[in-house]
Amino acid sequence: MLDIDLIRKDRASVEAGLSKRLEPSEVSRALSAIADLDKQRRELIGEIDAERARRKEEARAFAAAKAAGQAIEAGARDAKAALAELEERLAQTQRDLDSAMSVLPNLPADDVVAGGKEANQVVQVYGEAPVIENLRDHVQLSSDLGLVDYERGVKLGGSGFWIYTGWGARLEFALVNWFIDRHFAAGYQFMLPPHLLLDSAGYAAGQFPKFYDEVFHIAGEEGERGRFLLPTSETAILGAYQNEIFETDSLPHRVYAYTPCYRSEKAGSHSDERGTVRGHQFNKVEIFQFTSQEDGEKTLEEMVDYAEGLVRDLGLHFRRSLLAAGDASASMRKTIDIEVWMPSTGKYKEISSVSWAGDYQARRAGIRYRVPGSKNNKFVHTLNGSALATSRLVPAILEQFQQPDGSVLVPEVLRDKVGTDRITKPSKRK
RNA sequence: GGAGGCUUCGCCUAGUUCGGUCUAUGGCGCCGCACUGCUAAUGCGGUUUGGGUCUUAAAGCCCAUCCCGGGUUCGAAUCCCGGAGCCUCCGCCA
Repeated sequence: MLDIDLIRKDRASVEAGLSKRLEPSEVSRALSAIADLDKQRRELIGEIDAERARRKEEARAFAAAKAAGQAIEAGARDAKAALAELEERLAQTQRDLDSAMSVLPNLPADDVVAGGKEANQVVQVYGEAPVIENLRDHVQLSSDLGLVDYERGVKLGGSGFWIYTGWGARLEFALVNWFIDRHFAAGYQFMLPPHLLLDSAGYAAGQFPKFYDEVFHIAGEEGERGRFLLPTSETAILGAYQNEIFETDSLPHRVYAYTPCYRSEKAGSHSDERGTVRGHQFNKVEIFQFTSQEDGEKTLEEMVDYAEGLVRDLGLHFRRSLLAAGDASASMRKTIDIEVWMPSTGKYKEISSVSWAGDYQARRAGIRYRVPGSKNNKFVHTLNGSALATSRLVPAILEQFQQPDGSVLVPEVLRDKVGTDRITKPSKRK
């Protein structure tokens, strides 16, 4: 949610910013509709407040008269109906304003350019693409080495599900646990939230109504509140703090969470997204920060550097991209992707997306902080980043570290946790 | 699943019987000031949150806010209905 005050005071800059993401004519139309609704809303509030003040005064006079032992006529009933009518109009105006505001995306940061995927900029490339003999892709490697059982996964969950098996399961969880250790050491607070969230948390986090159809909903019993399976733990972290006020000295507040992510992914699959690259359930460790307004943007750099440190310590070749306005998610001011090299496709694939939302998410979720010396609490800035999505990291590790003999070297930092230095073909055994 | 108790300003708490200057008592914490050589102690004052209005800004003023949503009433923390959460007891259970 954007700041309505900014639209009032500096509509031109809002219009310019939003035009990086939307049709300029559409932006201008939406903003004038909002300006009208906002004006209407404030007029109604003025009228309602005045009427309430009048009635309060009347009730006081009544009480005073009664105390003095005088009888007094009861107030007019039609005044009450008139107030109710004004209140109904305000409620409607407020709903219209909210829905008009909630479809507006965030203002892209100054250095974020207009355009879609094609306008993304590669900022930096790290390491060299390894030269690989006997190149196999990750789907073949994981079948050969018995790391992922796609067929049995489909038997259990249907298309889009898989089972990690053997060394594959070890590798997957070694990664998750290694991240958990690293984030803890880096001062993030560990959170294991519920996977099933109330719809209200989805709205608070700003992911509904937009992504309502892209998550799995749980049909409850009659009269029960709706729930859904979380599509990312970002939803849970943000929702957990809705309507809270941070004390000044508790910022920045760093949190991380591990959960599987459940997504309906109704769109068709891509040829370069085979195997575990895109599915209905994948593991991700998410890092998140709540900061003051001053610290927001620089914290983005800090988090990207931090996430990259993880990929570098794994020994992978990757690059950093600054996303164009149209390719970043709508609630973000700026998003930086870390993309890992996939030898089989010759492309880089996103394994982490680190974003700075400014106060856009906080405004929706009602998350503020106290400002010393001021009575006005401000909205925090929120930042989130995957650190990292393991279902894409495992394929990258398999492909980049495969050996000519078909085995895969385990990244050094994971060897203790996986329990081997090298993953080889399992001996025949059912 | 059944029965009962409870939810008030950061925390604890008074107020709910019998509706009326109740945003609401007192304590703790916190902030400011005074006093003291420093600390401590003491005294005085301030301290829910959101919206509107006004202002360069601050202050002020107005409205809402006693778990949430409705209702009754001139008037609701207080009465009625619905919901959520917490606690206790009973039952059931991978």
